Amino acid sequence: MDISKNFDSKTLESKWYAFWMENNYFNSVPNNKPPYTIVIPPPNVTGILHMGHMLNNTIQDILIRRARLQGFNACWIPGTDHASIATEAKVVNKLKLEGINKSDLSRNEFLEHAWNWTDEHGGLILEQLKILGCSCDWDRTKFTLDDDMSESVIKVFVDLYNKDLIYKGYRMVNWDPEALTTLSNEEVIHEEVNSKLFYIKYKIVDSDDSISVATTRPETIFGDTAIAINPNDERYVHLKGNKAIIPIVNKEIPIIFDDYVEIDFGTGCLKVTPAHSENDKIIGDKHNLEIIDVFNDDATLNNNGLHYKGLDRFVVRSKISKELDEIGALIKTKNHLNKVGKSERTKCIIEPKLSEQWFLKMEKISKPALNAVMDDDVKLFPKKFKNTYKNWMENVRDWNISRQLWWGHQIPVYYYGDNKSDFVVAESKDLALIEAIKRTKNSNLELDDLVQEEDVLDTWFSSWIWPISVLDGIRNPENPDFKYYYPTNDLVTGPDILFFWVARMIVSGLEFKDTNPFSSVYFTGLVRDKQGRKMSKQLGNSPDAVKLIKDFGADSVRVGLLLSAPAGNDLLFDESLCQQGKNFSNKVWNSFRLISSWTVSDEIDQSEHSKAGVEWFEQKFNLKLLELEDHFDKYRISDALMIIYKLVWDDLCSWYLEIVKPGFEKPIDRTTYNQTISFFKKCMTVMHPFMPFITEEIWSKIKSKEEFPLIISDWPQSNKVNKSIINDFESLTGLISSIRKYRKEKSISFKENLTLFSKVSLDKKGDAILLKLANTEITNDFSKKLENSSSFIVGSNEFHFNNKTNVKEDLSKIQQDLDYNLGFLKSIQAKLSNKRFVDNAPQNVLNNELKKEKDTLSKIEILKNKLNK
RNA sequence: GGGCGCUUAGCUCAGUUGGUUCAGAGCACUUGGUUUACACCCAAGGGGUCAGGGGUUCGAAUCCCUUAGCGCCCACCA
Repeated sequence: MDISKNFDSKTLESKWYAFWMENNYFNSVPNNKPPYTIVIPPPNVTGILHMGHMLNNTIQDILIRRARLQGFNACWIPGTDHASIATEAKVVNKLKLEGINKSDLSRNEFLEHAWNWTDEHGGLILEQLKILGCSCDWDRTKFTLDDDMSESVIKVFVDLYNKDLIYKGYRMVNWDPEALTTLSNEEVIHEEVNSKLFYIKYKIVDSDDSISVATTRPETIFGDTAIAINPNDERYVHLKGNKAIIPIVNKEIPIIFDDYVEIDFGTGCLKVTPAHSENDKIIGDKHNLEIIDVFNDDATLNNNGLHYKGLDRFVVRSKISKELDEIGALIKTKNHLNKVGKSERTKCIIEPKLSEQWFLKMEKISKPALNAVMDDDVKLFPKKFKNTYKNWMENVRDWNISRQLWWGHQIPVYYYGDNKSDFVVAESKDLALIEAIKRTKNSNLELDDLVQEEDVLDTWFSSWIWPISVLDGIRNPENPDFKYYYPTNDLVTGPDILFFWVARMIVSGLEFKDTNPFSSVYFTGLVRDKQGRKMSKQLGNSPDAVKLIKDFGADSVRVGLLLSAPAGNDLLFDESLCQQGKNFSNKVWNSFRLISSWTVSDEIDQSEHSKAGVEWFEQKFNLKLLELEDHFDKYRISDALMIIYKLVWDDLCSWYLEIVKPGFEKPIDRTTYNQTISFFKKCMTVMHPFMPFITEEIWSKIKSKEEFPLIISDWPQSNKVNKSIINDFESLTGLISSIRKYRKEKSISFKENLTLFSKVSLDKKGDAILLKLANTEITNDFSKKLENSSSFIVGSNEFHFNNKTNVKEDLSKIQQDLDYNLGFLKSIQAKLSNKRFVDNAPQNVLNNELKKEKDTLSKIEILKNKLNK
């Protein structure tokens, strides 16, 4: 058989993916097998594959493929997210480049552009997942803006509204002046920045006196409606009842007293701007202060900003500080470290803004979700996230779910009058009309009289029901798919969306279906570069995922990613890891080349060494399979891979194949051949989830005609392990390594046959393996041993070789060894003579110490003899 | 400001209830190798006071206290 020297990933990967697709192996329909279900964390519909996606989808694919092999009805549901704010921003930018302003378009016109954009760029990421080998059930692909998905979202909104969990509130919210929408708290990232603290002088009315306030935001003085001072601050008691004058604005504002103000901060005086700070709003409400908004939606100053009208807030900040200085109102500036909130998506600095928004009450509905995780009904891996989760859930605040965007699910609130409080909530406009007529008792109302709320819902308001809605469980709770696949099993995602998504999914699962949506959540780490930096476009340190696959092959990239991703830690990605993956593929491929080059003979019997090899590898595989399962149970996917890596490379290739492989152009016996094929099949099977392509290819070459393709084969059974076979073999490999070391030290070629003198003898199989792998015969007939033989110790036994060259043993080394062992013996004996140790230590520990003592004694004996010679 | 976590070989990390196999793995490194599967390889080897200090215990990488450094999450100090 002529097999290429390397695995041709380019050709074979696409060949096998096509084969799997044609045969519908990824497709799942309910049957009598137990289900195993994963829903994909839906990537942005217009996004492209990055390292983070590759990592978590590789892990999902591993779990799914393993479950499929284990006989579960495995179903991996793929899909994409409309990513409201991100996608809308992209479309707005694109239009801008074409000279079109969003504000010049009607809602429908804009949505048409957005859909075109989505159709053009959407779904690319799913195609990239195919290249990676992901075995998703593509027939079930969902998009959060599909009609059925949207209906589910609307239904959920109406349901929650009817349960009195959704309300409209005039609140201080996070405003993104670039995207022109509100954001939830979770979408705001606080960053520490160096800023300035401006000390501004406010004159006291009818007095020469003045007070100064410290602020980081001088541009908001137009919105000042009071100066607040701590009532216990003795410096300012005398100002009670006075008024202060805002510089530039020249407006009188009251001086008020409130505990909130920190005496020690700044000057102890706080300018109160209720429209632009949540705390100030609270103080303002308490003291009945006026609320003056000074900003437009894009954070330029409005009419209240006087001559600064129309200028950006940061431009105003620097200009106004100059003006204040010129009029003598700026006392000083000081550097100040403070935190500012930035939009997660646009990176724009958030402006606190008072506005009317829709909120979901979280307190009540999040309680069961907190318990679910605390009671381990939903298990988080790694465990440390349990604390983080608890912390968040116990302090959860109401969720701002409305966004001033067009791309998304329009809120199903219909206004029927001029008054903003005259609205109905309904699943459709028709239903809304019926309800509105009922409410107003005005049968003349028509559809055109109803005006739907302009805002759309937060993207996460659709993804929080994702596990339910992809199975149509909201609209159709009785549908067979939902009943069969839900709840799902595992969720694989990044820790960055623990609150955005994971927590809320648990909440929604319990609220709408009274079950947890999944039983385990595996958090992957963040992918970083070699220096530990986050991957980002700006740094240019994010490798092109598709190119990596092209260069190394999908199997190798999958392996490379996992090699660097120990359970839940951030992973420092380096292309050299893909190279390591490729080296492994190459190793696997060549081991296959070896066995396929063999000619099989029925004429010859199985040799002793082959018998021993087969006997041993069988047990070794059993042992490693158990360890593998254990790692899987704990979601230690990288460790699971490492088990296989070493099993194949070290045990299978370096030991087993070296033992059984016949001499050049000699045939192999039928029994060993069959055993070897069976070992290969088992190894390919456990390897398949990690490296689906190369294993399917090899499998196809070694399977019998009637066997199924690997992807739908059976996971090997775990058997009881015969430990003594493994232990015996390991002492043999120890001996072989020592002999190889001896050869190297004495520069004796492998080709030269050696005789080993020893009081211990091996069995027939051991003799055979020693001969095959070390070209050494062992004998207890010491009559031929020469005086100047050299020796080494393995365990507590001494082995001798006749020196070919007249080399003297290094006495100082032996002395060193002896000293070390004498010291060791001393510490053991100290332990053994300690009564409290003997009384308290468990029997096995004690026995072990006794054995160590015995072994060390005999070793010392040998070493002493050597020295005396 | 509150909470959580980390510190073990050059690098990235394992180390489950303290005690067989506890000081480990992979990579990197050193040395040797034209052994017909593989140099994308084979063989052998070196390397760590388990961050520092104190304590509990017969026994500590593991439990407790403490110091230092690093990281993450949450939070409205202008």
